Amino acid sequence: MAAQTVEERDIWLTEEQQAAWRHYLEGTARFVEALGSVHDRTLPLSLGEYSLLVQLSEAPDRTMRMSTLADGLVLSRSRLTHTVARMEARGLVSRCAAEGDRRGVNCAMTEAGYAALVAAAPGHVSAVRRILVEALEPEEFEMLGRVMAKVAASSRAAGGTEEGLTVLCD
Amino acid sequence: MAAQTVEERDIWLTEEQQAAWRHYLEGTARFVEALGSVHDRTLPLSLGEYSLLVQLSEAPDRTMRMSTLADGLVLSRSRLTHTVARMEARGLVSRCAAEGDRRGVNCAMTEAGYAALVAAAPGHVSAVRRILVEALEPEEFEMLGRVMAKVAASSRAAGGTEEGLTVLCD
DNA sequence: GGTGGATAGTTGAGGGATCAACTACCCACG
DNA sequence: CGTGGGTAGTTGATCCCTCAACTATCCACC
Repeated sequence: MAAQTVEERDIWLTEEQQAAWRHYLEGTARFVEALGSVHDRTLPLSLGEYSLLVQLSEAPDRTMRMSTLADGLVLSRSRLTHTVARMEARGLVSRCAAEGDRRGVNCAMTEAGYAALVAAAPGHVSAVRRILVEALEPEEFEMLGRVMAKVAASSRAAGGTEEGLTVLCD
Repeated sequence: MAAQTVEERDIWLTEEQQAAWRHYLEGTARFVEALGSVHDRTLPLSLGEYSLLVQLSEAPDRTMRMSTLADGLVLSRSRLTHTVARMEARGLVSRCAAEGDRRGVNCAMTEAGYAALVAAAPGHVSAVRRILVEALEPEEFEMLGRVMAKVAASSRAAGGTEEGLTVLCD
């Protein structure tokens, strides 16, 4: 508990860091669990479908390229294809060829999709409010946003530099 | 963008809250994505298996009741049963009847499980360090821990009170 | 103008997650 | 006792995700 060698200080986390890390893990896990369960039990859209439609709703013509959507939602292309296929079967979105790039596909929100989004929004937002926003002091929540933006940036960088790091080991 | 009615102020989030919320979502998504990818590409254990073994490693006799494990990892009982079955087949853990409660099952880490944990730990910790800890100022990281502990508590409460809330609507 | 390497998106097979049903057991209360 | 409601854990059908392979297109360069 007390003394650590130099190596250990560099490799492991301190007690305080460990504790913070555990709280982070538990917090994120329990939060998505709670929010997802609100969606599954009371709303017409899963959390994933809801997020997808939110993105679309903010795009011009409520339409986006598949790959832009995948990046924004942090989904693999393959997963997005499957998800959109299911949502298309339910009439929530529709796909059509993109103009200007014949490889591209546009995903557009349908009227039914918009209606589902409108139906789900109040329940979704009120759950986010109840479970996340109101559990924290305003400054805490604001800080959480700023800190997680840094984490997002750092994670993005980590994804891109992986091979670069192994190169450094040569 | 400017004026909101009283109702809207109560139902929706402000611009600043929205931004913080989006950053939170993106940050958590990109982080698990980045950390999971380190496990999948370079370590002998997936992130989920690793977390399970970490929990076991800290318990007396490296043994825990299935339900305790499920609660600690925020997994459904069913999911834990399936996961442990797969890990048992790989020789990482073993199950045996719990004494004192004949319904209970104990899950214990094997030597091979411990070895796998030891092998995975340095890569895991260094990824957490690189992507999360060192991306933030020490105070920021410490604050993140404290804030997420509150979120965990609030989410736990939300999970338990769901039916209670509908009762309030009668 | 055609070749090579990147990018956009899809597909299907296999593995993992979810949900509802089920067995087995505990325990409080009559 | 014994009955009833709760808890512990498992099962299997179904659905969803992942991964690797594939087609089709774009574009830079010679």
